[in-house]
Amino acid sequence: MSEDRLSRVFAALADPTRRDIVARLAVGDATVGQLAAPYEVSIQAVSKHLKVLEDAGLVSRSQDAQRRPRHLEAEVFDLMTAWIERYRRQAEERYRRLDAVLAAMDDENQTTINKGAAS
Amino acid sequence: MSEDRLSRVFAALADPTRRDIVARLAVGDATVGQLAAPYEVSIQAVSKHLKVLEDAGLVSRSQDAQRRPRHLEAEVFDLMTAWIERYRRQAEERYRRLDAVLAAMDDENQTTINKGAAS
DNA sequence: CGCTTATTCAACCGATCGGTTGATTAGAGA
DNA sequence: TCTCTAATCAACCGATCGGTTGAATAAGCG
Repeated sequence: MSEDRLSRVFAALADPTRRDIVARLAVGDATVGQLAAPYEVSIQAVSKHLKVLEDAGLVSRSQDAQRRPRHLEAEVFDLMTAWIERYRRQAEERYRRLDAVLAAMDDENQTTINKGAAS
Repeated sequence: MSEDRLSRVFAALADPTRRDIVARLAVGDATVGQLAAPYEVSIQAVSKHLKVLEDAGLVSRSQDAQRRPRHLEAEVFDLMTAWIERYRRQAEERYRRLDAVLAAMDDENQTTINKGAAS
């Protein structure tokens, strides 16, 4: 399924420079040169980072003469949020049930609680 | 800051096997052997995956004889969600403003719209 | 047309990644 | 104690990653 897509999105955001680029693109569209300016690395390196973000679907490019301004595709974030929320909720639900079970055991076996601690 | 932490979390979840492990741990705690069973890869490989998840703070381990059951630490998800939401909102807000500006220009320059297209 | 600007392509390099196999540690249990 | 089970450590391997430099492509400009 979109297993692969999700992997690319997470991998793309695993790099601090790329997260930084996303942050800057959230403010407004920008060209490769503009995006590269604040960094010490070469323009080619930034261009590569942008390719990774594009392959993940996080960024798109348009054309303006020889410039190719990049644009943040914010919808992809939903894919991540959906994945994260799913398992967070599941884990929280489990906690809730576990707490209930432990409370029930506690009610039932008040006197046997020290059994393990005695050794 | 927790730049580094965030990088590790995203990197950890960039691997489908590790996301799968997280999914299983959301259902309930499990030992390395139990987690490794459904996969074709060696136990050592799964052990390595778990180390990555632990280093990212997504998973913790306890002790039960020679077994070391793993537990999902769901709170770390909040770190990601916070990051994602921040830039999604920012991008969405920008859209809103851009739409407003375009609408205003549209009102103002109805007749000049074909200027660019004429050449 | 020839120059400059913006960007990408290509080859290379060291580091990290996901996997392997083999040896080791740690605890239970006969 | 000797043995079995659970898991980790260690060394290695090919692939990918983030970076470099150098050449190529593409579009505006004098």
